[in-house]
Amino acid sequence: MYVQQVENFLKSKIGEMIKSGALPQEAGEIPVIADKPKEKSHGDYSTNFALIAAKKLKRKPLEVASELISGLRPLPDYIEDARIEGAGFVNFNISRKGLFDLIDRIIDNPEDYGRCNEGNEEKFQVEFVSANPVGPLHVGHGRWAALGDSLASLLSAAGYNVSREFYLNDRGTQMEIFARSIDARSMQREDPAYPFPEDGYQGSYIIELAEILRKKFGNELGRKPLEERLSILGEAGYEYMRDQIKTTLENMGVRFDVWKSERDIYNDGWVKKAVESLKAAGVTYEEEGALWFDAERFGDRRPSVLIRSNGEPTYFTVDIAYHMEKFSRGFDHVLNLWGADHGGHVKRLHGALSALGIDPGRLEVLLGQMVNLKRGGEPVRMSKRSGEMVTFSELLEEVGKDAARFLFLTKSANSTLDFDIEAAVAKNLENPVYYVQYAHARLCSLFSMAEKEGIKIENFGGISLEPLREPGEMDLLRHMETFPFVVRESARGRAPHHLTHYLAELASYFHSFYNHYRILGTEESLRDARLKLCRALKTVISNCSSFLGVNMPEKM
RNA sequence: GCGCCCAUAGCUCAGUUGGAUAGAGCAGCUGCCUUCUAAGCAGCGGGUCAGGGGUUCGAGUCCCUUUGGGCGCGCCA
Repeated sequence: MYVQQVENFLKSKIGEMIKSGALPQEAGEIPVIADKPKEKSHGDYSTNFALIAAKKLKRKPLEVASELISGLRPLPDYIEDARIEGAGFVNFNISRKGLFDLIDRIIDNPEDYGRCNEGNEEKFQVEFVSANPVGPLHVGHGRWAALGDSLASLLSAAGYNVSREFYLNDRGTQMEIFARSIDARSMQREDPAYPFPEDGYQGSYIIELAEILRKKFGNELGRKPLEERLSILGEAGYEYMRDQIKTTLENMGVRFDVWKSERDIYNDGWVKKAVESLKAAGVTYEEEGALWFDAERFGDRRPSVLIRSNGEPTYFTVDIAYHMEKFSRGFDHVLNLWGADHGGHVKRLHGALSALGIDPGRLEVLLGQMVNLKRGGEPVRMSKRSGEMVTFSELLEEVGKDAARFLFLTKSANSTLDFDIEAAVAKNLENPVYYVQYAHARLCSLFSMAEKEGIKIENFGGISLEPLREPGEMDLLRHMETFPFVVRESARGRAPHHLTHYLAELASYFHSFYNHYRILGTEESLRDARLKLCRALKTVISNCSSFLGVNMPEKM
């Protein structure tokens, strides 16, 4: 909570020192950062300003540091002391008063704790999952769902105005293959020799879907001409898959603000507009009857086809059109979460955007690496060819939403993730979810026990925290203080996995505190102070887990 | 062959974007329940940060390179 204050304090004091001549003009170019040292003895916050300044000004770091310290005084009341340590770091501790004020602020405005307005209400779109509606979600989609949703919550907590979007590829080649696959399975019911398309979708879900649709439309459908069958089955199959995807995501606790249809991009003329604009920008050429985008001019390794020789635009072209349309909606910033298998498309899309005069820096693409499913350490075989794989919906059912979300978010997005189903359902410490949830359940039970004993605190504001003197209490408090820092850094780094690690640490400080000190049954002022601390802690756990989309049970 | 990602304790992973003595959990060993949830706590051991070079006050983090693994390199999406 004090990150921003400490940083602003340093900036303004250093500014004054430059104005008064205590520091030379060049010092103004040095970034002023309040860091969180990993080593506890180095204080709650630290700045390396003197080290960087010394280099730039060709002076001794310790001298600059001591001048900095005298320039900083008098210190605000939330800072305990400022001292020089190591090669020239200036370290600070937050004072008791600072920490106690923090608790009061958490209790007064619980839902605000952790939030900041770094985003300045800028319009920010997060597009994620966007799975093709021609089959069930796979486990990787589950990971993007957890990541995207949590990232969106995090960015919203950091002060961005966030919109969650799912893009539906509801036209084009794969929809046709999808329709032909269902039709073939349907026809095979009466004629087992009916040919299945070579590039058709092999999964058994197609057979089930054919069965469902056959019931819906009756056997006479099979006697209609192929074109009509394809149109009916394709459309109904699409709606069925789309709804199933929606349901699975809802079971995961993920809701989208916008489901954008590719058909609309097409019908609203964006594809035409994209092609014409690229042509006008002079970045296209024709060859062998196709229209190409000269992606090499934008650092990509090869050109890309925009319009095939059969007159149809490629997926790439529609994607360009979609992104033109996105920016036309006024988003300042767009973040796409793509699977690593799409990594090769980033450069050319950025290239196309800059050709269209849209700053490619406004489109950020986060590549999520793949998920390896395991069961008891053994890899779960997943064959894409046969289409027989564990779907995300099945996984969700087996391990539950909270464990799935938490575990998907324990690792950084650009590492492949091993997801062990056995460990995920284990009710032991191999499973960090339970460790954290247990802390929350203990807190809840503590308050209900207090109530049973007739201790009911209506007004936490009136309770003094002065009786808190134990190191375990201070450690817990200090860790609660770092939460807004973690939120800010996770939002900046697009790295929600910091939150799961933070929660586990916070739970650890609590379990330790809980084992060391009694709360109920101690002298009244101490008891109430500890209850107040616990109340604030519960808020921090709730806020953090809500950014992860993980529920905290009251009882376990 | 080229591009992106990864390699940290026996295992699964962090490491706050270049900071201070590299951290957790699991697994192993030892203690702690007549009192608020033992799904917990306290303690012990465990490392050439894949190898090599470089940049600088300072590198697990940045650059080059080698090795090993994942993903991608269609007028498919």
